[in-house]
Amino acid sequence: MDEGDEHSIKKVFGEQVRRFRKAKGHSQEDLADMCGLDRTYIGSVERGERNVSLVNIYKIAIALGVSPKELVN
Amino acid sequence: MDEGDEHSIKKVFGEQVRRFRKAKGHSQEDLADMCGLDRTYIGSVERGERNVSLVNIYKIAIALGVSPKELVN
DNA sequence: TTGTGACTATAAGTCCGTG
DNA sequence: ACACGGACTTATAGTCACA
Repeated sequence: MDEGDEHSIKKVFGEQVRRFRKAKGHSQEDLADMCGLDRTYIGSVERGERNVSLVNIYKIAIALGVSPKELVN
Repeated sequence: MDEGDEHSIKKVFGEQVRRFRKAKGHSQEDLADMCGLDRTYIGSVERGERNVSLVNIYKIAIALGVSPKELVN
């Protein structure tokens, strides 16, 4: 588990979030509001810049109407 | 998503880690070494005290030989 | 509507120890 | 082998103005 692995874990997670969000037809701001998180935070998650914590994984999953499993792969 | 929900998310995750760890016959210290994490940290994760981040979810899952999906439920 | 840099506050995570 | 604590360093959470 090196730096590159960590990068791709975050990237894949972000891509999943973006994919599900777009499938639902929401903007980042819509999703952020549903999660109770900041718009710019959601943006940075989708870009793979954040090492999102367990609780926020659930918040995002719930807002997207999916299981947390589907986000972590 | 209130305080109690967050508590139970962490608790359930910790229980899963403990369950898989014991199934493999490892001590907390064994697992910690395999993950590259601290012994006391693994203990507090299993007790449901930690809001574990995405990368550490993967580190723990890999060390346990399971999919991250199986830990987050 | 989203990307980005900068930022502060809080929690993650480490290392020492005890029972 | 594990729970738990104190003190500590580093990363993440969370927010903002601006492009």
